[in-house]
Amino acid sequence: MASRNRRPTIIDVANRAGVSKSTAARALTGSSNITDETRERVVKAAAAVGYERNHLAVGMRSGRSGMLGLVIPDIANPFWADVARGAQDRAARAGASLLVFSSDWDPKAEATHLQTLRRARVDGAIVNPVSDSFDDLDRFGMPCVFIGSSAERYPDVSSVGSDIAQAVRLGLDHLVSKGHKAPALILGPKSRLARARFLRAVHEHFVERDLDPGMLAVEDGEYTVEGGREAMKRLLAQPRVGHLAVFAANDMMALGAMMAVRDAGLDCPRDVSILGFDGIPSGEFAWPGLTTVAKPGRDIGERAVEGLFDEIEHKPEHRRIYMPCRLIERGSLADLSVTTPRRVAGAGRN
Amino acid sequence: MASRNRRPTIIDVANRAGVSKSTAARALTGSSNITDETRERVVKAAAAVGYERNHLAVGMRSGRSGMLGLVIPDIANPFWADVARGAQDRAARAGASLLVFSSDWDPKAEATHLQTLRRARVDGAIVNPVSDSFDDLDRFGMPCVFIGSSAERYPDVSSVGSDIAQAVRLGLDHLVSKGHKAPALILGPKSRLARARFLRAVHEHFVERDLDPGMLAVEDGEYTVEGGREAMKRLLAQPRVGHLAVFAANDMMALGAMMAVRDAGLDCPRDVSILGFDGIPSGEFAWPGLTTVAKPGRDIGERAVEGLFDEIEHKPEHRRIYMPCRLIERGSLADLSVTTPRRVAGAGRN
DNA sequence: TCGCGCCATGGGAACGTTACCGCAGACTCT
DNA sequence: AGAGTCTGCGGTAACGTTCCCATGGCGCGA
Repeated sequence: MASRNRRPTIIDVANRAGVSKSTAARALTGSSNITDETRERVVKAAAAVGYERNHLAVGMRSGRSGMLGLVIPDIANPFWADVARGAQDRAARAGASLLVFSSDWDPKAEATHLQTLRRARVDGAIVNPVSDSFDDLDRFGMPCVFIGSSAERYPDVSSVGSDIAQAVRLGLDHLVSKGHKAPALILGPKSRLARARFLRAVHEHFVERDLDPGMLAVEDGEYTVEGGREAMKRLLAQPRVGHLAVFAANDMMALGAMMAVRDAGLDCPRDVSILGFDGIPSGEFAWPGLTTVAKPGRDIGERAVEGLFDEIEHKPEHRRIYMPCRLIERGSLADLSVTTPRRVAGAGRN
Repeated sequence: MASRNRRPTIIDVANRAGVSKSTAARALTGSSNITDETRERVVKAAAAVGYERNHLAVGMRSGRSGMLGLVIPDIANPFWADVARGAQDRAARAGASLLVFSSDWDPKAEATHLQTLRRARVDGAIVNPVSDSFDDLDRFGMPCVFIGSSAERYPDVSSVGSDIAQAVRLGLDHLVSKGHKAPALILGPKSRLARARFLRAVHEHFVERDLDPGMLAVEDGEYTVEGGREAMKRLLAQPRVGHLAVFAANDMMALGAMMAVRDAGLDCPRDVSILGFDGIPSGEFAWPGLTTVAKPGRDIGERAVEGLFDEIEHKPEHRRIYMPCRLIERGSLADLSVTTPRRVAGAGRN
């Protein structure tokens, strides 16, 4: 008899069904070599005692915990929340659970979280790497998939990210089509590889158009609203002629830049055009709506989980996947291709 | 010798240190009755083989998995992400991990996630309940803490939420101080208990001011941008005199309402004032900045985890905690207390 | 009719950890 | 000096599950 406060085990089920625990296990795992009648009896017994399989025990026995880890900079950042959402959905669809951790761009926190994940015996982990020093990468101790372009630092690890080259091209082409020439750039910290990738893509685009990349105005900042605001302030302090266009490497920074423009008593998009990068929902509510190159965060999360499953099953795919981005046109870009820059009406969705 | 591809166990450590696994365990758990010299030898051996305690095994043995569950409507919703962030931080500080699930306000998904959590043998769960039918609450099968006002349906379960009465009072008082009389209300679906709580608080405030609650204009909608937009559209379609003030039960709805105002060719706050409820960052970037009553999402997450720990340790606290909210004044409210409603400049932070 | 093989079932081990118990050696107190 | 106590350590069981192997019964073919 299962006591009142103990969770029923498979032995309780077996006893109630009058079979051995082996048979009960066979019935419950749906394996073969068992009479339909016996199986049904066991299943009924299981339901009667409220049996629920103990995944800890299963994990111990099988070496698979059925859990995955996700380490991102900040779950409260909408873009990363979107990634987490995609990962969680995809994992759940495969019967797995997700352990989520926020590293806050802190290598130490990242290391701690990874250790926790190893100890929890997750089957694998998805990481947006902050740390530069995964030198002892075999010590990683579990199948891994990286998210983001910093992943390029580690050629032996599968990764999923957005196609930054395509995204930058998309953004710059759009800028050109609106009559803008060379946008100023607001980029992330120099330490981040994503910054280099972004800059390289811009350079390539410039070269293709026979422009001198040297003329690029670039400001750096943290990947935050405040970082963007400060960077924009510095940009506005520089002497300039005519309309200023800015391509920010991140929507949060773009929104910060927008605030800096307002702070300076200027108008976006009349005086300054701002193009973002991420596609977070906040951009839609800003005024003017933030025109941006949207990364498919949710898809990235889903693909990362799929890649992780491949990794766990030792399918030697070992791929880098670059997801295409798409342009979301809202109101933060002036149209200089017509004679009079007109205020774009309505911050329409999408 | 530990084979190349197997994770080292405590036995590998014991062998290398030349002690029994009991002694190794004693050394590693920091328990007493062990020589400093032996302990040091074991610790060194553990480091040498790269030993990491298997929490699955620990969980099996101890009955504590060291994991907590969190079931919220949507991790991609900034408010809930904030709650998750707080919960995750607090759990990590106690050495626990968090399993996060999004229910999408779907009772069936909620039930599935709860089952998954039980099977994973989490030590307890934090839930924002969607479902009405936890009639078999003892079948819940694990310590639980509820988040949000729907929790009031279940008097036997501890809960953490925001103090809606105080929040509504705060919002209405602020509205009054700005010269607004009776705001129209944009509320969530009738099925949600939070709606009733909100409405009751407004009624009380009206009665205190000798106003007739019957004069309240109320529109319902889903807790989404679209829901708010539609509700506002209906509100604007009604005949009215003078300035319209709206109190939305949720920031997303408030932002949707703001869009509807723009869609109608009106200006916020000149023609319409909007007050939100949640305190999501997006409200800061909107133009005008959304004045809102902010819930302490992060704190709620932290407190929920603390309450859950109490629950797990059978400290019979069994409390309802209502966290105070605070007003974030930005630019979405016209000031009718001065003669000319002036456009509020600068959507300052905080 | 006998033997072989298959199939349903039961018994036991193993996954990695910790708690309990027992033992041996050393130290203390009379 | 002998007895009792304490302390450090080793052996073993147990958590709940699944897998492998053994066993017995039954059916089928010769």
